[in-house]
Amino acid sequence: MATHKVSITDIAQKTGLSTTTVSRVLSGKAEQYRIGKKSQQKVKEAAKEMHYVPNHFAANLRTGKSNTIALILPSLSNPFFASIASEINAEIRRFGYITIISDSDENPEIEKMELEQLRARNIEGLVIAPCSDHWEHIQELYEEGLPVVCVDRYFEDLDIPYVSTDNYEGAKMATRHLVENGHKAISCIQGVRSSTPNKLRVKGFTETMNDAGLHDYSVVGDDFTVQNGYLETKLLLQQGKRPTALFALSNTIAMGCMKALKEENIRIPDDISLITFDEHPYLDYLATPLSCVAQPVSDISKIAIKFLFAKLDNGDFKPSQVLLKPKIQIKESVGKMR
Amino acid sequence: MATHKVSITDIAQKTGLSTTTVSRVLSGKAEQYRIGKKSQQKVKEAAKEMHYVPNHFAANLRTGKSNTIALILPSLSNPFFASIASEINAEIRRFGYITIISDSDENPEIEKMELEQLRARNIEGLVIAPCSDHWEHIQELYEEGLPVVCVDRYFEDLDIPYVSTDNYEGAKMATRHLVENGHKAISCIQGVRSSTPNKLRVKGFTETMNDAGLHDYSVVGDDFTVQNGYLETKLLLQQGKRPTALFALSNTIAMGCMKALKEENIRIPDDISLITFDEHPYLDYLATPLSCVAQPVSDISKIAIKFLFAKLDNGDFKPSQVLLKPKIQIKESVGKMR
DNA sequence: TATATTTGCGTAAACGATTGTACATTTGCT
DNA sequence: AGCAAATGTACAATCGTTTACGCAAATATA
Repeated sequence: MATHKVSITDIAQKTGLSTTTVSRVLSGKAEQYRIGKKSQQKVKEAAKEMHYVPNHFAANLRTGKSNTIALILPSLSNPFFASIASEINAEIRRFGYITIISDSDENPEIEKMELEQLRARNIEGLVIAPCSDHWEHIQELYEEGLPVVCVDRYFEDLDIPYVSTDNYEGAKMATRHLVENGHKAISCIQGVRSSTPNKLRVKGFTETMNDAGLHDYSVVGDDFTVQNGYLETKLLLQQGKRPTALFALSNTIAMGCMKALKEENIRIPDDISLITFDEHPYLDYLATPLSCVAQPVSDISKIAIKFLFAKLDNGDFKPSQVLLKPKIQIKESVGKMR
Repeated sequence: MATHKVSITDIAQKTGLSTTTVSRVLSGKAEQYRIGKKSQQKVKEAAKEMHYVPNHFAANLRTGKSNTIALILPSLSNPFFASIASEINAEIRRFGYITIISDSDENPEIEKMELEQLRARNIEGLVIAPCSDHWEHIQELYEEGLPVVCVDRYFEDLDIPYVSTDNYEGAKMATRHLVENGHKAISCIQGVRSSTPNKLRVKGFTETMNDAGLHDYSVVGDDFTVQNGYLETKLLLQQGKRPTALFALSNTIAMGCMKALKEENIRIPDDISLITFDEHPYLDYLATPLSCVAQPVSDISKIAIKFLFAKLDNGDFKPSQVLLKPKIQIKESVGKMR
């Protein structure tokens, strides 16, 4: 920088006041410390005139407050997480805080390293969708007193607060919908197996099938990616006895399914039915608009941030663990079997 | 935090060395200052044992280095910018820097405020897609010596380096494609009028039309949103003489077009043709796969970050202003007129 | 007028790391 | 042995804020 950065010392000199007074005026504590109107005026004018910009580092060093929240997601290129990021980023900003967004790339090692880096930045809170069932490094921070909220993915057996969808119920809704339409042979293509949402979705699926007396089902796959959806669908299609319906556990997986189906010239829902988790605007414009289990992304984000700041305001506040009801959106991708 | 944060002072005490030595070991300058092997060992062990986490604020206050880059985009909920954010975030992290992502919501006032906030955080660089033609606040930072790179949107008449698509050429490609397919009455639905990409796209469109001797065209709209696409299409459809093709200047606009067309039961490409700017995986799975002008998002991001860090490494480095060639992807949304 | 209270502001010590300078000790060389 | 060079480490100032404490002047009260 060519220009010397102006500090409160400069302002103090220019106004003939002390840095204390300047600091108090500029941080809005003028009334509290009974700084005279004239002095306030002088300080504010000088600050504007000299184009003063506070140095957060100095302030934060002194106060220990960073005004920073960390957000760690497994994959920003997944539209579901992208919209979570967008919502949470906006929500946090309303509190005057900023967000540091990290992408763990579904890799617990990266997640751990990111966390370590973030710790050095004195983050005041953490919103995370843990990418695996490794919880130790997160639990550690939580126990140190850092406000932590899990979104989407979480740990069932830990104390850490979370906000997510009722995945079990969502999966049941979707499966019931398929069953009610006469489907008896259904394949469920799952994502990361160790993640709680995935487990619960699979549980909802299998239980509903079993309860309906249907046992001709399968659960395949292991990743929330387009590729996984594509490969597993390809494999399913090569089987002797094809399923009549697919249940994709994420919209990325569903996209992979569609790609495979298209390649094989299999029509939805005429030849096979498809239902997916996650909503997205584009689902409506697809060749066959996809029925889906819509997660309340906006609500999840808002509640998570509300929890976070409630805890920040009052250390004793104990955010809870909440599951929001999903909505099933019935479109045209599920056909009736006779 | 319940646990006292350990500082290098604590390590110094524990090891019986000075903070100087500890600092030098921990910041990898041990060799440079000839710290003995044994001391290095002791410090490193103590650090691990005491679970030392460096305080970036303190370091940054002293050095002035924040290891932080700011990224300001007009709208994170636009898939195009979401993918830019994802790419850039990842790219920056490779350099050991972190990214602060801001959403200006297409509002120059917000953009200005964000910038002011970021300045207080001592950002070392700025990547921005300016949301309007107000350039003063950005130019100011640039002139102060802050490395700045514009992506996607930029200012043609300023020195500030940028990386974007050759929007003019892209628009010509798309328009030519329509013209070659016999379309004579074409409407172009544009986004934010003051933005350079929009201007150049409109220019490419109108010039190509004029060059082809076609004058039955219109340019409507004023926002890169689904709603704008929807409303303008609705209006266009109510006209006496409908266009035979639509050129949407972003994928959000295209989605709005599709919504309106669907409502009116107008088929693509049978009744009307549609081509759009911006690629997205889902475009392939739409009822009619959408032809589009694909922007090299990944290259744009990578080059921008390369520029940024080249400039950071060497203040004299002068990043240039580059336009990358778009690719037209012809799918099924443009029909042939007889 | 003398004392108590309020008003208005300043002194100086932190916060935790980095770093220019300087000094002691050891080693190497003649 | 005597001196230079190499080796290993420490002191103390500094970055820009915040804040506990304290004091003077102005005003109110008796």
